[in-house]
Amino acid sequence: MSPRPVVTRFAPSPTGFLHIGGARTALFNMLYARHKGGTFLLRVEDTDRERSTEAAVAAIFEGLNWLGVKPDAEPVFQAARADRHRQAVMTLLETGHAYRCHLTVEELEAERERARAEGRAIRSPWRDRVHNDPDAPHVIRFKGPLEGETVIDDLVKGQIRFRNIDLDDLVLLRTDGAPTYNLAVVVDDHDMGVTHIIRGDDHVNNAARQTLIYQAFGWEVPAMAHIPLIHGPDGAKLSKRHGAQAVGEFADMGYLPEAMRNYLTRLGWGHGDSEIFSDAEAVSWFDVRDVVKSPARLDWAKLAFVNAHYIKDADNERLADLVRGDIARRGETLPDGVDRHLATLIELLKEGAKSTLDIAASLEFVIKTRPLSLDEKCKGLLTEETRARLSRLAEHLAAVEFQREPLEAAIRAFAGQEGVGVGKFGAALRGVLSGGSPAPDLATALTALGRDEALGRILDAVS
RNA sequence: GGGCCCUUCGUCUAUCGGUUAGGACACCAGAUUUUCAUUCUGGGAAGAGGAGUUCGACUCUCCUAGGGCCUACCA
Repeated sequence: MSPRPVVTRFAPSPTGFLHIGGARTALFNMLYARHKGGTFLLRVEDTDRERSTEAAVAAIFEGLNWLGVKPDAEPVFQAARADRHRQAVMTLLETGHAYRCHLTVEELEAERERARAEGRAIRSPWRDRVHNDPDAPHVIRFKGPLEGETVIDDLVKGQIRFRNIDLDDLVLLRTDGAPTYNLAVVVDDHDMGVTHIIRGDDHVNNAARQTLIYQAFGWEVPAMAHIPLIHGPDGAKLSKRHGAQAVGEFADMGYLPEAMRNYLTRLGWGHGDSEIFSDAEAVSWFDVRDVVKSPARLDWAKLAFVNAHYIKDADNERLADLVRGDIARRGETLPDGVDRHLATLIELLKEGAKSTLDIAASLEFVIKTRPLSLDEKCKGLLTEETRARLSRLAEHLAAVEFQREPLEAAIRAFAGQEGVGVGKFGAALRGVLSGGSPAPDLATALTALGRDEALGRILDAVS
């Protein structure tokens, strides 16, 4: 085994947002590097100038940053290294590991169809031919071996074998002289000293061809680990209709980054019975070798459960800021009175919340202004008898400290005093306090409202 | 068409030839509770199918079925 310090990298192509599967790949790369005391790098694969956009680069950086996946060095932009790539191809040409292919688009298409019909890999007739005009338009293709086989010792899949005859002569340099992905990855990974390539399952086939390129250069082939993709709840490829694909969408849905990290790490990887674990634990336990071979499905219910756990632990001021953001995104603002002691309210309301959006929703009954309009169900609860009882309750409560415990006790004491169970007026109390919106238990609701507002709401309804 | 990969409860997973196949989420039931929620207790739930290797297979091999990825001058 190589004694070199571990270097991993995440290499997204900036053609869109940061996909949740990509985010997990990035996370695994970082965890593995940290676990081994190595280095985690980021490289933007923007060799496709047509499809790469600056907006996508920004979205990816933002997504990674939000998730807390931070590279140990400045990101490398692949397109900036095109000269180096071209130079590398020239050496391949000189050593006979590449050739100039003058096939036209039409000829290539015909050749491709023929190959497919015969059930074999496509090969260019220019493999062993030289054009009399070397300046005629052409691409440069890799000249792979026609015999033998290439074996990948994949860290998660195990040994994978390919017959070289099945591997086609991929394009290294396009007609316009631009390097292609398969060439650029190899050169860059080598130049960056990458020791472990951890990437999506969809690259296994490339692994064989890239191995051949490494060998043509005479370079050491890095260890590889191909991790399965994340599918939607129904097992199909994750798409729009499953709710979300981009990490930014998860952020907007009120998920906490630490919850996301925990959930994503646990998806396709496990450490015994551990379900909830810290970043430090993840780093000390994680090894790509323990990643599961089969694709995993995104389970919203479990994500919600994990998120609820982290919300319970989260700092209230921080949650308050997130909730403000959620509300602002809806184009709404919090009343000053509520905003001022938001963190205190959140401590009262975050129990059971599965996302910060839930917290925002639970704020609804607090935000309402007097006099509340009660829904039909609440109105129905207000009989003559109950009104009278509630107004006696208001008096009773006037002298009580507005904190959960004393209020809880006071309500019970009042019930005893009235000679009835709390059930006799509890629902009605809730009704006049919330108007029908979801609200927490009575003592908590009362505390959240504060003495003046709470008493005011009761009096409004009974007078 | 060709190449490669995958297959344990509904879902995420444990098991590294010998287990009553374990845990978590979800679900169901009961308890608590002023509703919902929370909390607590209990419950149902799995080795795709078929051969083989072996004293013994979820675990190893092969076949079948199902699913996925690749098959670009995209990455």
